[in-house]
Amino acid sequence: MTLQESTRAQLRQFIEQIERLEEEKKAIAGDIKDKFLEAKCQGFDVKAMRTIIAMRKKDSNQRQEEQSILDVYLHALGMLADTPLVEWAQEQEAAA
Amino acid sequence: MTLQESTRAQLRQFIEQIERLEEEKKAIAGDIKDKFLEAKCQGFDVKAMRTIIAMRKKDSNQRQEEQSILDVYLHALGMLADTPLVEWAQEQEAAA
Amino acid sequence: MTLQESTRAQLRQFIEQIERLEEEKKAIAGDIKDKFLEAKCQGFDVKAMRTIIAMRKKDSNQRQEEQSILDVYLHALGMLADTPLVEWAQEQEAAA
Amino acid sequence: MTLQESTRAQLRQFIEQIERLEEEKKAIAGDIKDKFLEAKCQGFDVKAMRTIIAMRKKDSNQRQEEQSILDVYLHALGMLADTPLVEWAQEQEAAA
DNA sequence: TGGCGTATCTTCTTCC
DNA sequence: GGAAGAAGATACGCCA
Repeated sequence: MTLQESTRAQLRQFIEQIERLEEEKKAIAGDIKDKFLEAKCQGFDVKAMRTIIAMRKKDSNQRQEEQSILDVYLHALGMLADTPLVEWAQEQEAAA
Repeated sequence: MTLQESTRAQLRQFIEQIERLEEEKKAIAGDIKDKFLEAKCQGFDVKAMRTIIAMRKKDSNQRQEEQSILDVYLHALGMLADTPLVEWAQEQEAAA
Repeated sequence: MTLQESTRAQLRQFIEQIERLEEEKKAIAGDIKDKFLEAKCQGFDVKAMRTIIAMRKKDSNQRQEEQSILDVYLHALGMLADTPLVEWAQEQEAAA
Repeated sequence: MTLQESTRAQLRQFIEQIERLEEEKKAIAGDIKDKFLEAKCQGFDVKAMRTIIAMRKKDSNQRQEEQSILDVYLHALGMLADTPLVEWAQEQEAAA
């Protein structure tokens, strides 16, 4: 099995584009590292900073997540309007 | 490079034990799948069930997690008692 | 009413059974982890062990097929030239 | 007071800069994903592409070393008998 | 109902 | 060694 020349070129191009993007990503990861180092050198606690960032990320994710959960319930309620799962879901919502 | 016969036997034994455990794990995964299927066949919404289970898991994990976060803050406050991070952390806690 | 109550009980039972199975699964995963650790402590290379297990698991025909695709791509990129991998790749292709 | 305020601002700035960099990183990760998808849609095998990229990235010396360890284990388990993999493994060992 | 795309869950790796 | 991210496997839902 052999690839057409044009296909080979295309493959090579994909590979190289992806490798470039990965380099960019790596460079940014380096920038982040540098930022933490810089902060550390000015007396900030890196571990605490990471915790703060994680919490802020979680807060913003949580809104989406809660919405998703709600969607699931709404869906379940819609699909099962005449089944007993409704009861239980409503209980859960009430408890939450 | 060659391994001693006894070492080869030992390696083989480890591999086989692990493979057995993985089979057991897979069997249990199958049981779980069957349970979901059974529930589905009785009219329950599988996705909603998964969400509920995830929430219950999270609830129990969250207690530990919250404790961990608190520990980090306490640690950070202790380590940084004379730095301004304290202020901000306290702000964050107040907001939460 | 009675139907609803019994169905709620049923749902609860499903959930609890599944949670129990997941705990078992998790316990076995822990056993596997312990086995690897034990092997590691006796000087075995865990990564190589994982590779062996994966290879044993994988269907050999599929492995060859994946290798064949890879060979074509490597060839297209000129990565096979002048390396010993060439020999083996050609053997594989011939066998396929 | 003024010092504390300025330091708080500094901390906030660090956090926001880092969060911004993390968003950029995430965006690039998305671009990479898109590239793979694009390649896939044009008929390329994504898994093989990943393998090629990993191979190009990996230091070739290290690759040989890992292969040597693996060969020893495979040999110990008798998995090399009567297969063409034997040839290549022996070549590798000789070269190492 | 059976492939196909999506999504979730798990596993593996990397970094700190 | 533990957490974060990437990769792979698996399962669900849709559409034909």
